[in-house]
Amino acid sequence: MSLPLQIQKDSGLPVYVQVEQQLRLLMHQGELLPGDLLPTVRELAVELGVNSNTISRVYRDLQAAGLLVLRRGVGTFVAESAGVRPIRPKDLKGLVKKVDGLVELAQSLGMTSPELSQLIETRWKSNA
Amino acid sequence: MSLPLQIQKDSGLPVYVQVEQQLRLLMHQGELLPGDLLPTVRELAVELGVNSNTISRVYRDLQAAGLLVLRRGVGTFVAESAGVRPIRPKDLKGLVKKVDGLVELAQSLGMTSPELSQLIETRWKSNA
Amino acid sequence: MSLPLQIQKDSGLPVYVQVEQQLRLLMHQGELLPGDLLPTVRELAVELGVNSNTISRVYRDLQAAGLLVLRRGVGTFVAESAGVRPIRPKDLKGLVKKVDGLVELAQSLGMTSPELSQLIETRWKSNA
Amino acid sequence: MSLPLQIQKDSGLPVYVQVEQQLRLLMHQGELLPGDLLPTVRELAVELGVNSNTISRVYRDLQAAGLLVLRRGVGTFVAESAGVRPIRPKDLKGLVKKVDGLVELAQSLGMTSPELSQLIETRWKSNA
DNA sequence: GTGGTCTAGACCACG
DNA sequence: GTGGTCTAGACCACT
Repeated sequence: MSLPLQIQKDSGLPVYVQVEQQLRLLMHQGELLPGDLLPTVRELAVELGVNSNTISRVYRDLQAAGLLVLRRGVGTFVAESAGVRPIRPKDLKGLVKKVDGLVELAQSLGMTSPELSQLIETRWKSNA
Repeated sequence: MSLPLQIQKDSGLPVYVQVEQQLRLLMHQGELLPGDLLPTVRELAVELGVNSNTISRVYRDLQAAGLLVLRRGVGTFVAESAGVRPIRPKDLKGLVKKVDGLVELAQSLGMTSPELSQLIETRWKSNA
Repeated sequence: MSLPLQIQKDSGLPVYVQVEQQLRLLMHQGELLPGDLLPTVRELAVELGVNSNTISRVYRDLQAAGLLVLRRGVGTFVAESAGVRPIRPKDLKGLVKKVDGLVELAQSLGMTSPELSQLIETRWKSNA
Repeated sequence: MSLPLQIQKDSGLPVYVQVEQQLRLLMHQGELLPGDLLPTVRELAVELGVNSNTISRVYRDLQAAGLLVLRRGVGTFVAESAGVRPIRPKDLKGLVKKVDGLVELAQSLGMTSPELSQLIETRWKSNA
């Protein structure tokens, strides 16, 4: 199985954090549903060009968080009881559209991607 | 002088990267203008609860990038020739408004802030 | 691996600058070639009797300059695309010979080494 | 009085060290002779765009080394007993010629000035 | 009192 | 075991 994951090896953010976040996001988006089978540690490691230990840590962390279930000899699955509220496809579509608009605007203003993330981080806090 | 900087010590992102990004953003936003005097290394270190070496590194990196000028015995200034294209106040306002809207939507959908950043990162790449 | 590096702790020139210059020179001389593995941070630190942070800074600076590639968990390498024009062995030989002649002459005239460097610095500028 | 001094504020070498070396060199070259009057601290400081304290330190150091004599209210002079063996004009001429040749060669090989100094430093030691 | 260098040593991400 | 970050603190160059 193949997952739409992207990592940036030089962003400063640890690889395992990036992968964890993206998996959480995929569950949230409903692209990973309870019971779904994930790629093996080795498969994913090869696909991302990353050491297996790194992916092991991701799966271990997410199991500890109750989001994944590791069945030895079988595979890794999204937990049935994963406490992730899935976003409805329609909402997701609206969200992505909004994101795309924002990204376009930011790019036209000459911002860099970490700068935009930084701005979001800041506004997130003040809206919380 | 005091700057609106926030750091998260446990976000995985190195502190010095966070501060660098935020300073770049402030320059971009026109809140730090060429010639402006920044807080002293020690002041900012105390304010952020961080070691002064860490701030030293930030200032040094940004000097190497041509954004700051460090004058020993005097202080640290925004470079006159800082190659940062300032965002016009009007554009900035629009940007922030859009960000706030997005943040609100994401929060209402139960997303976390790193998840949203992750989504933006992904869409940024596909739009580039 | 061992590199022919010498530092003077009391020359006024920061140690990290001395090491950086010497590494650049070695690359220039073709004694360090693209792909070559450098000593580990700790090895070189011990060899030079210097703190490992100091060597870390050297490697980091040279990576920022595009001359080295640092791979965490693996080691430090001369960048494949290091923009150093290597001096041909023949030219290098001639250069060293000329240097030796000059050094001998300067010594016979009772000059000190920093004085000679100073003179060179001065003439360099007027020839530029 | 004006002296042919050049300093590089960003070379890493402390300004006072650079000035001291150049003054020693000038004495060595016979351009500063025993009894000669030097510029006042302030004059030299202004000329070099440097703080007066820096020049004060230079004069103080060189007095301690027996090379200068400071007469309060009168001025600063090259010591009569300065233990500097002057280089004969003819030798000096040959030296400078050699230096110029070397500088030209190094420049044609794409070297930087600190690299050449570094090379000289290295060869100096092995010839010593 | 400003920035700059350096140390000794702890802890982390990664292979 | 590799490089990376960060700390606490000493000492230095310079205004």
